[in-house]
Amino acid sequence: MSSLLLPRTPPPSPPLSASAAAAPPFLSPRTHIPSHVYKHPAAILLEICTSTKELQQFLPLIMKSGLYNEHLFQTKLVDPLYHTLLKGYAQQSNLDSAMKFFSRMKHDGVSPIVYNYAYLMKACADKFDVRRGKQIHAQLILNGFSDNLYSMTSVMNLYAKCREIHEAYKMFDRMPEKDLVCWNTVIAGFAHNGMPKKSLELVSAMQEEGHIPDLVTVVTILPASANIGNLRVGKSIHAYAVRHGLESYVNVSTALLDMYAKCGLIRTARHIFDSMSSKTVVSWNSMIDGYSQSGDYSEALDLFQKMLDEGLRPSNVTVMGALHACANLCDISRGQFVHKLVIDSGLDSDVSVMNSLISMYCKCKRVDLAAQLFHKLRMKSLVSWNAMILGYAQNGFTIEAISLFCKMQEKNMKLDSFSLVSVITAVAELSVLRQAKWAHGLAVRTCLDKNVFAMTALVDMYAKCGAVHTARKLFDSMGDNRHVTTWNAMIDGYGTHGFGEEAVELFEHMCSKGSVINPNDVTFLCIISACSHSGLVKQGRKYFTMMKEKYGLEPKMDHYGAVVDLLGRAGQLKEAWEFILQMPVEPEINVFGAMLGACKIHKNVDLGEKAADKLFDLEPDDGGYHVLLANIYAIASMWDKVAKVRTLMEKKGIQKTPGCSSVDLKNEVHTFYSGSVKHPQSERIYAYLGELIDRIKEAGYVPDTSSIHDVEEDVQEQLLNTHSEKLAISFGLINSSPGTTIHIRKNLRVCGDCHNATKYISLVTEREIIVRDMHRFHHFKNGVCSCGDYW
DNA sequence: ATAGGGTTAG
Repeated sequence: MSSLLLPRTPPPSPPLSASAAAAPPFLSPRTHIPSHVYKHPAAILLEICTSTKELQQFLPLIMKSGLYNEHLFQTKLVDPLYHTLLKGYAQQSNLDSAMKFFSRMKHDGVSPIVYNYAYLMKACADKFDVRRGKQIHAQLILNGFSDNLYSMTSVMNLYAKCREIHEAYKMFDRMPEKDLVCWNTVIAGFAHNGMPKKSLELVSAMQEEGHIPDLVTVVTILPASANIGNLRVGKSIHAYAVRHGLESYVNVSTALLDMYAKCGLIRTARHIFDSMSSKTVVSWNSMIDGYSQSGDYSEALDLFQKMLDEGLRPSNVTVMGALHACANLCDISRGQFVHKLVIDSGLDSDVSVMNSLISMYCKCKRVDLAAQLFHKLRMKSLVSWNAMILGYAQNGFTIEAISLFCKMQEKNMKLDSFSLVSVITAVAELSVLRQAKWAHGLAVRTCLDKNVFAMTALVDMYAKCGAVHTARKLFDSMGDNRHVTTWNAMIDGYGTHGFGEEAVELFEHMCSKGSVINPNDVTFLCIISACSHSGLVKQGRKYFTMMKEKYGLEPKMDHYGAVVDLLGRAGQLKEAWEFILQMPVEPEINVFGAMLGACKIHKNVDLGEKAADKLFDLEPDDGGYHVLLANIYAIASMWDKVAKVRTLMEKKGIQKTPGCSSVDLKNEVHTFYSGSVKHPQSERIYAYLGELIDRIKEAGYVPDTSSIHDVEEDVQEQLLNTHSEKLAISFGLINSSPGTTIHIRKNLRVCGDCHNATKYISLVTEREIIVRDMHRFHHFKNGVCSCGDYW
């Protein structure tokens, strides 16, 4: 090949007017291209280049122009150009062209050099194409490059990128000598394969062998140290970077700010960000995402806005961060703004961005818009399906969620832990034990029953389907593989079933000395509400104090709400009101909602009115709270006030949410609304219910008509007997064999009369009836309810 | 030949 190279001492450049024939023969057309055929500017550029050097200079430009392939493929080149072009293809990760060109090169009699293999290997690694990488590896060995440091490093990198880190390490181990790049490669390999500790160990090992970590090493291990969440390690890397004068590199400072943000030191991260003299998109993205991950979504969006104001072009990662923030703030208008930006900047061709959009619309409760995007999306990925299924599940569209999941399976798509968790969430919401068992079976069949997320979802699901003991069995089977959320799910499960003692026991176990798991803010929410459901007021208050004093967790609005509920349910209404007045933060809807609910249970008109006043200020259009206040008045026989609330509701156009109960039978879920006669078995249901009411009256049941006014007594009773749960129970009893348990799901809170009637029904029919209402479970058996009439 | 940010979950 040296014969075609320019002489070492180049002759004086010919004057520009010199004829083309005088130029060195670095190109010789293989096929004659007729001059009347259109020539691409890049092709012309190729022809007018007068030296290899010049051509190499223009090459990046030529490669970028797009229409170069055919011309280049038809042209016999000098050796160095083959190498440069191959590098160009490989660096664009244009693997197909690179491979094709490589064959051409060999066909033209040019023998491969080690860099050819290295570049091809890099392209394979970038495409995660381990199959072709192995082919190239084999060729490389045949050509005698197997001991070359560069080629070995590139092969190592291929294996590391393709998640075969052990293969990579084997190569690393076999290498006769190791340079800095090769150490960095293996360190990155472990860092990217979920083994951050191992990668940090290797940094020490390389230092022991006399290598000095450089900026690449630092940039590689900073995310690894963030991953193990050990701030001490991160800080020592920071110190190292300062000592070696590396912190002024943009990559290093970006990696530093990212590490601090991921370790929770968001202000330190911001400090680094602000002091950076130059920033890249990645710096902005890290900072925006840092705010998102620390829960400060408003700041994340402010920074995103600032980035736009400075005229910077957001990348796909930027908009995903912004969408994440919009989703968590339920800020659909800003979400739609980002959506528009996505379309304007052409980022809508990125599946990941589209997935974020789908998820954002779902979180903003606009499942319809999400579904529109999903159905229009041509290149759906597994994540797209998962996001949509979960979106349906979390918005109460359980049937849609499950059927989309089935559709996905019909398409023979593989499913992962995310898909499974999404469908389990749907089943938990559906609250049908039969479906629960199906989902559990699915987890086992797909070998995902060792996955913590899936298992935790199953624990939660069984509890929500009324099978709290099954939930506990699963919980126990997990051993040390539990996360905080697993504990939370179990504690909450006990709580909603009214098993306060069990919840407390589990919580104490979690906080005991030997435990490796610490409670988080959600744990405290679960345990306080568990205490609330079981009337354990003193315990609950103790935990509320403990939360801040022992664990340094600042109570959130939900915790305040839970304490008000705890005190209020137990009848300590004055204490509850005092507690609200003494709150260090402005109370929100949930707090007054809990107060109003307690006033209804304990028939306190005065405080109920106060709570309702605040509620109507904060949320004027909620039907539920208006009905609650009306009921408080009704119980106190203040019928004029009841009428006033009703008029107010009519004026505002607020509708009462209709009561709705569902029951699972064979392969169908049957849903009943109050007073509905639409069910095919309607006549039978009402007839049976009539008989049932007579039977329980004989056993001592007295209808509670205290909340109904304006009508004759027998009409009052008739109204009570069209409540949806009575219809659902009646239907369930008719259609199932004696002795089987009936599971009912109700959208609102169980009313006093239905609660009382169900107790008697369980007695006279000798059936166990499990009702899941808006807030908790009621197990009715032998005339008593597990809630101890305390709900 | 090596390097920083990332979509869905309990």
